[in-house]
Amino acid sequence: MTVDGRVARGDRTRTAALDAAVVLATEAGLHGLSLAQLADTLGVSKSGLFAHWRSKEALQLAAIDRAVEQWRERIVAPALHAPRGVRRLLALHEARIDFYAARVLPGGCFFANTQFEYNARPGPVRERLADAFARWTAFLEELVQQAVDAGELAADTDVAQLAYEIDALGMSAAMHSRLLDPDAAYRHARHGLLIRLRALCPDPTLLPEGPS
Amino acid sequence: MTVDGRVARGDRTRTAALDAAVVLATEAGLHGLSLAQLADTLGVSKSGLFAHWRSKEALQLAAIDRAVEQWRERIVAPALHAPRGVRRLLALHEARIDFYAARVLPGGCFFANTQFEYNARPGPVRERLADAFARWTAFLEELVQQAVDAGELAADTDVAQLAYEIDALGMSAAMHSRLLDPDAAYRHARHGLLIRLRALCPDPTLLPEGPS
DNA sequence: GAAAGAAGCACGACCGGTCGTATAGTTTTC
DNA sequence: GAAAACTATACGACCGGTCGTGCTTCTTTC
Repeated sequence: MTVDGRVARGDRTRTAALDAAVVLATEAGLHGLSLAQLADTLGVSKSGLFAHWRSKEALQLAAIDRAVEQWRERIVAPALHAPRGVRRLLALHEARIDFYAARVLPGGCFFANTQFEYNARPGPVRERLADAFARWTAFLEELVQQAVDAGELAADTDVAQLAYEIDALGMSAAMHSRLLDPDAAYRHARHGLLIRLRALCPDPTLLPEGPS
Repeated sequence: MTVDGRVARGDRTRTAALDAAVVLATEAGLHGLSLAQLADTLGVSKSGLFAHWRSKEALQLAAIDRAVEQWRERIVAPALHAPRGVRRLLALHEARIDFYAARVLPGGCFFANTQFEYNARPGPVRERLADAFARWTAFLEELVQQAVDAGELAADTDVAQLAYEIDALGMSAAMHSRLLDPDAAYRHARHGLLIRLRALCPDPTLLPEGPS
């Protein structure tokens, strides 16, 4: 493991570039991402970026993968400490909207922003975004199914339906994070899921009390 | 009608330009909107646009206003034919997600796309978008309040909460309209509201039956 | 073990193209 | 003929991308 070796230096540049690209793309979009601005942010030359990725599109795809990693680290992983079932579901939802309310990324949500941006832009980038979103949806459904299997949600729960609603509540919070009142959005997004879970969960002690 | 043919000609160009701008901005975003592409679409010269709007930003603001008008004409107005209360609420929601499912605009939803695009772009354009969204939210709350006042929803209904959830369900459908399965999104968005209304509405005959 | 070559990395200069914008002149319409 | 509507042209800035070059590190060879 060479610390200052030739390869290690390149790796450092690559990861730093992708981290910065995620931040910039969250603000300006993946299509609107400027390689010149990215290079300036990193303090490197623009042409040097092409030594690591053969085109802007290749960098965009790598940035999406990096954003998925960050999502797993910052949102999914902490929520997995909660016990399997509705509590884990709620923990994941809260971790997500908390991420927006805390304004970790200056531009809101990387995925929401870019997915809307590429709604009418067919191509490899949109496909990669769609893949990431499909995996996220599948993960949500898996968590819902676990809650059903554990008997914490009604057996006839519409898994896909509930997963859709959870994602919708969170995505809306991402939009409010800068355009309108983010605190109200956080409350509504959180309360919205609590209402749904209370109607489906036979054991009320599993969920926090109160309207908030 | 046309007192001066010159002015009428200019008006025609203006409205045609704004209509085209809404379509193009829905696909490429308001920031990503290209005046050259807009001029080509209209069959006019790019510089001629500056005779009607002093800058791109002025045109962007005008396009937002035009999009609001279209929203009123295409979605709000038809829904107002439904009787006041939960049926009007449901009609508005269905008109909206139907608009996405029918893919009237090639890029999905003008407002959802541009609002996410301007999440991290402060300035007059974002303020205008925020104003439009605030008015839309207020209108949704007004319709919910009407349903409560008519006794069609429980008296202790959280109006702002329900309005938030309705918008979230619709916005999520807008994203799915091109990225993933739009039909499933339509069903989930519609069913999501039905579930919530059934829990709040003491008179089940006001709502359609069945799971779909 | 040292010299020599290969490979990874980063740089500055530059290309063609597109962006929003300004100016001057032309066509259309009364 | 006057005024509104429109076009042609040009501009400076920025875009993604290429090329040639030099520096550092790893690998091969003697």
